[in-house]
Formats: sequence, C-alpha cells, structure tokens
Amino acid sequence: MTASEVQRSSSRTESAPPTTVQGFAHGKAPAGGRTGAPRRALRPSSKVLPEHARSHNRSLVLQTLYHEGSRSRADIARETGLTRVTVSALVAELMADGLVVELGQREDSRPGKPATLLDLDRSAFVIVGLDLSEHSTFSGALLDLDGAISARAEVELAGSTGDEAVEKVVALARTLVDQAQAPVLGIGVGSPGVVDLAGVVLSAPNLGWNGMPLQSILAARFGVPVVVANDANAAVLAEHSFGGAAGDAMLITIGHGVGAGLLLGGTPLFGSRFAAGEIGHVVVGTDGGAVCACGKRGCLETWLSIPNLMKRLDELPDADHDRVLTEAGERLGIALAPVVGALDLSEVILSGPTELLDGPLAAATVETLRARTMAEFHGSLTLRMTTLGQDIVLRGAAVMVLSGQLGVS
Amino acid sequence: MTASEVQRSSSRTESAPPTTVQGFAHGKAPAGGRTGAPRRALRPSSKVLPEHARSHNRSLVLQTLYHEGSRSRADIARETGLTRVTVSALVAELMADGLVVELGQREDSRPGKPATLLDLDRSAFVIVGLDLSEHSTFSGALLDLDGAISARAEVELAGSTGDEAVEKVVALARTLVDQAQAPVLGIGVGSPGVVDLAGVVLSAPNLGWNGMPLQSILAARFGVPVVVANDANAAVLAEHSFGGAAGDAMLITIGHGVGAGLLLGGTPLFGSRFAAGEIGHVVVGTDGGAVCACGKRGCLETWLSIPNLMKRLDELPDADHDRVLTEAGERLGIALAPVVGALDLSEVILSGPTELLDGPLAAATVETLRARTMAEFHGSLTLRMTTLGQDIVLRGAAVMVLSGQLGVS
DNA sequence: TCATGTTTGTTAGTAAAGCGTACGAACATA
DNA sequence: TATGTTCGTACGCTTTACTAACAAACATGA
Repeated sequence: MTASEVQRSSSRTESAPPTTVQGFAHGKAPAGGRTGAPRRALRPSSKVLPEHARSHNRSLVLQTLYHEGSRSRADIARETGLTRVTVSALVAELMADGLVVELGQREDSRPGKPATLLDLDRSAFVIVGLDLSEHSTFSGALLDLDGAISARAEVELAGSTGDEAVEKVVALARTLVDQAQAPVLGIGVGSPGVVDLAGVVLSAPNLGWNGMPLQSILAARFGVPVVVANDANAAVLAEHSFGGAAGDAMLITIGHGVGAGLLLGGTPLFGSRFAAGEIGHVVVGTDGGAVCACGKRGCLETWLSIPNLMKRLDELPDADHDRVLTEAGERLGIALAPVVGALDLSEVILSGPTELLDGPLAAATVETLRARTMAEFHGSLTLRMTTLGQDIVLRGAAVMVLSGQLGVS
Repeated sequence: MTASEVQRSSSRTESAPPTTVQGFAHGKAPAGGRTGAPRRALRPSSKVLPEHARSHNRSLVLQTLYHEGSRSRADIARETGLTRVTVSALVAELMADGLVVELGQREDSRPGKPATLLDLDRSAFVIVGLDLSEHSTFSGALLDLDGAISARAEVELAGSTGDEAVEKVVALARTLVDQAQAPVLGIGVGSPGVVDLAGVVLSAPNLGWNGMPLQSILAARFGVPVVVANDANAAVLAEHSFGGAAGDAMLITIGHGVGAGLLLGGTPLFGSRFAAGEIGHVVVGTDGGAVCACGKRGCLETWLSIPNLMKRLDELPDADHDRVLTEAGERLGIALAPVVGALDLSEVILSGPTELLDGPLAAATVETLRARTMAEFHGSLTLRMTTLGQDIVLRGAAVMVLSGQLGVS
C-alpha cells in the first residue's frame, strides 16, 4: 500500500462525529459517501444508525490505545466499558486496517492466561502538516501519529499571492508526500485568515485569498483527506494535545499580526462567521493610541504586533525597553480581561518570539488580568508561553488530521 | 396519572445527550439507571450502545413535531431521513408515553390514502419554572410545552438566606405543583450565582448559598426531574428558543448586578469553573472609575447596575440623564468589544428595565461595539432588547426542562 | 363505471451491533 | 496434582433500523 492509494478524503474540522478510516484495507465498499458538505448542525437533525455507534466505539478503542499505550484487549474492555467480545471484534477490524498491531505477550508474571499486548502502529501512517502563517515562508513537516516530526520542508513565498501562492502550497505538500515512507493519513493545514468549516479560506489579505477553496484543491490533487483551519485554532489544538493545556484555553499568537485560538470544553470555537479569535483589531483602553492600518486608533495590534513592538524598541534606549514591554503586556491584559471573565478561562497561552514575550510583557499581562477580573474565582488563572515553540501550528495541523481521521486527540 | 407519579429525576443541564422520558407509562422497567452524576465529558470516554441511538431518534421525531406542528408519520419520515417503519414504531412509543396524539385525518384532497396527522400533546404535561434572580422576590410559573404561562406564583424573600431561602423555594414550587392540571414534566430553576452542572449552587452571596445542592433537594422533595442553572444562562436559552436568537448569542442581564449568558453554536457555555458570564466585576477602561463593593475600581457594575445607575440619575438634573446613560452604554460597549471580537458574536441581547436600557444606553453600546471591533467582518452585528420581558428566566427554566426531558429546544 | 396510479401505514424478514454465557488455553499457587 | 484466575473466542440472544411487499383509501382518466 503506497501513500497515494489512501482513499476517502474528508473535510471535517470538528472532532465531534469522527470520520474514521473504516474500510481501509477492509474489502468493504465505501458504502455510499457521507453527507458531502460539512454543515453547522445547529439542530441535530440527523438520524443515528447503529453503524454510527460502531464507528464511535471504534474510535474509543483507538483513543484508549493512543493515550494509554500498550494494552491488552481485556484492559481496553475494562477501561471503555465495552465487553471483551466487542473489543476483540473492533481490534480485529483495526488490525485489518493496519492501525493496530500485536506486540506479543505481557511479561510480568500474574495468574491466568498471559495477555497479548496491543498498540497503535505508530509508524503505520504519516501526517503532512503545513504552516502558512509565517510572513515570507510556507513551512511543512512529516509527522508520525504521536506528533513527532520526521522530516521538514519549506518554500519561500517570495511575494506570491492568489493562485500562485496556492501552487506553492501544493509544491510544498508534494515534496513532503513524496518523502513519506508510509501511507499518508491526511494533510493538515494551518492558514492565516478566516477559514470556514469546509476548508475554504474566506479571507487572508496577506495571501490575497478570498473564498479560496484550499481544502478541495488539495484533496483533488493528492487524493487524501485534507483539513484546513485557521492557524491559531490549529495551535490551540496542539497545545491541548501535546502541551498539556486544559479543555478550556485561549492561545494568543503574536507575530506579524495578533490572533487567538479558543478551546472551550475541549472543542475549538469557530464563531458565527468563522472569525472567532480575530482580536487583532479590537480597540484597547480608553486613552487613544497609535493609528492602525485598519484605520482605527488603539487596536491591539498597534500595541502588540512584533513589527510595531520592534519599531518602538528600536526608537528607544535600552533602559526604556522594559517599560515598553510592560505597557504592551498591560494592554493585552486589558483586552483579555473581559474575555477571560466572560468565558471563565483558566488558562491563557502565548505563542510568539520568546525573547520579547516571556518577560516583562507576560508578567504585566497576568498581573493586569488578575487585577481586572475576579481574582477570587480565577484563583488558578495561569498564563504561560507555549511549550511547543515554532512547530505549534504544524503539530496542530497534525492533531486536526488525527482527530478527523481516527477520532483521537 | 397524577403529577406526583412522574418518575425519573434527572440533573442534566446540557442538551447534548438527551435524557428522555422513555419508559413513562411504558411498562418497561427503568432498565438500570444511567451514569448518575453528570460529568464534563472532556474525552468522550463513554461507549455508545444501539439503545442510545434509539433515544436520539426518538428525540428527533419529538423535535420535528415540536417545531413543525402537526405532521403525518410519512411527513416525519421524509424530514428526518428515517423510514416510515421506524417512525411508526417511535410514534407508537411516544403515544404510549402520552406525549403524542393523533389529530385525525388531513383535510386537503390529494391522491393516495389520507394521512393521519400527529402532534405533540401540548397539554399533556406542565413545566414548573422558578426565577430566583430578583432581589426581594422568588417568582414562579406553570408553563405548557410551548412555554406559555398558565399560572403564576411568588413568594417574598423577606431577607431570608441559607436554608430558610431554600424553604421558600420549596414552598413556591409546592404551590405551583399543587396547581398543576397535568403531570409535571419537571422543575426548572434559574438561580443567581455560580451553579455547577449537577445543579449545586456553588456561590450565591445574596442568598447566602455556598455549595447548596438545590437540585437534589428539590428532586428529593418532589420526585420529578429538576434542572438548576444560572439565571443568565437560562435567559439566553429562552431567547434562543422563543426570542429568535441565533445559535451564537450573548445575553446581558442588567439588574441588581450585571451578568451574562453565552450561547455558542447553540450550546450554553458554562466555563471551567461554571462561572462563565460573570462579567459584573470586570474592570472597564483605563481611566479609573468608582470604587466597587468588591474593592476594585471601575468594575462594569459600578457603571451599569441599576442601583448605581439610579443613584447617579437621581443626583443629576434631567438634562444630564442622557449623558449618564450614554456613558454607561459606552462602558458596556468597551467591555463587550473584546468578547464580541474574540467569539465572533453576531447577536447581543440586553435584559433589564427597558426604560433605562432601551434608548441612549443601547445606542451608545452598539455604536461603541462597532467602533471598537472589525466592523467589516461584524457587519451584521445586532444589539437589541429581549422580546421576552420579565418572564425570560421563567421561560428559560422551561427550556432547560424541555431540553433535558424531551430533547427538544 | 372501472382501471390505474399515488400515498399511507403496517407486516414480515434481514443485517448490524452490542450483550451475556460458556469454553478452552495458559498461567500461578496451594 | 488440584484449584483458581485471567485471557481471548465461539455461540446465541436482543435491539435497532433497514428493505420489500401489501392492503387501504384516495384522485384521475378512459
């Protein structure tokens, strides 16, 4: 089985109804495609068939193995509440699909028949992750099912926009797919701008994309599942899966612009126009501020974006740098306080250049947040830098594929 | 069947996994109670059985009848995607439970066998709704399945706190339950303060409640399903079901204090400590403000709570009243702008005294919001007063019961 | 008037998915 | 060696929704 033989593209971004890789090498016909376009299911107006329960339980077994590591069938049965019989059947299916392998018998000496340990075959598939959020470079990587990076590639944007930029994305993906030593589970893309649930980039000014159907373009070219989402949304998913963030968290990306990804109850928030997290042009404070490119005065970006921050630091002597950073942090705190209060967030995470953010700026932000919200209730409000560094969007893109294809996260 | 014979209490607040009234007059044994305490299912670590699909589809039929009115079995089959056979079976079950009735044959003249129309028996059950959010009064009502109020009752708080206040709640509920002309589907309660998913009032300073298990107290006393939630959360649900609010909305309650209820993707947000929407003590602006009871300076409540607003209006001549109201509205807009931007909200609703809110205050709020967020993206941001008046919490409490017991909303 | 077509709701049989019971295999311990 | 424990599987049962087929009741056209 080569990478290009992998079938069944999917455009789901949510993790709710797990579209599994069921029927991978499994003989069965694809069984009449699902409802094509992903809709926002406001009313749950979809019937539920027994087969849906099956794929849910399939993901449940997969998830147990993914998180807990090597377990026996009986272990999984105990942990999931399913019977050993059912687990055996599901495991047989997963083994036929090449997702699960037997590791051999458990070593320790206990009474009873020794257990046969199982695990996810973590090298069975690779994931292609793409990060389009940097200013002049598209970067990508091959990741295994644990999110570890095994190969990298990048392409210079060189001022490309529109279809030209799309071709750069395709070329980058092609490079990585060709390097893959195992079937490609899917391609995950973190893009700047506003991205809808179908993976259409509704608006990305820097790339000149307006209604660019990136998901379907990539899916058509590569014939594998593709997920496209906003970069900050991808990042907060990575922080949740790999960085230990709780189910309620907000991740602030500070770079050329300022954005945010929100995770509420373990589910990413997209917003009514898919523009959730677009806080860069919210006005902060009641005392003016610099004029922003958007025309308003005192936008969060004027205080906090890296170009603006660098410019102000360059203009001032070193002695004043801490003051500038502290003021930027205070502004961030002022902007976030109502959000943290309204959403009852317990965790705020910063992503961006550590040398600028992780110091007076972060300290001022957390202090401002505590002073402006109900410290009594938010006693354990934490603010920290991401632990995932530069690869956060790449790994978030991988999480989206894992979540969409295997139902694990 | 009298009201007190209704069984199966439930403490679910979410609408996600609908706990139905299955097995109402249906002979079958309760079939081994569900998982007792509602947990936040961060990981969906629960197996799915075919029977769960059954109750989902049951709610789907119920929901179709609830919203669309009288339909035939064949109509329901077409709208839900289920087969006529399955719909017939589900309808038979619902009729045995007394929830659905046949209305007779359809009148219009079409080819084919005339259809038998069905509808929810909207007088089969009543709902008890309680509103504990007013300052000196607990009010309650009997509501039918459409949310219409058929009887009212209230009890003076008279300074009661703690267990004494709980007894007032019980007495009020008793009055209403005794008046019920049909079985009570459940009791819904909108309480001030922080309420967890099990209906425990973690903190309601005005009532002296700290960890008060109101849900279980009422469930034990009345033997019917009881749902307790925060008043603003109840209110936003009412606005969604009866007031035409979209699936993403924020409702601000302005009264003795200031609070908010958030609906995101049709689901209420509770927050990591169940304190979502507690925005009354978020500091607004960067220019000081009055000292608040909480000790901070410039809390939203100091600008906007009705007592503070009245005090300021009383101190000033009529000519200055518009200025005071406009300033209050601006402050609300300043506080909400980051929330609206971060959540990509399309609808903000105000609840409180119309004579104060619906004028310069609301106008200033919406103008401030538009000026401080990305008006380009938030082109259709609307701000309006609730259309449900004083009964919004009562009707929201009814929605919680409907949602929890029937899976409709 | 009568045959034909349409729509409704029900009956009968089938496939999928889970459960419970029971069994052999393989181990530890008395 | 006998007993108990644990694992994984085989068998049969229940639940669920589906497909196919049918009678009932209507409209329409020859």
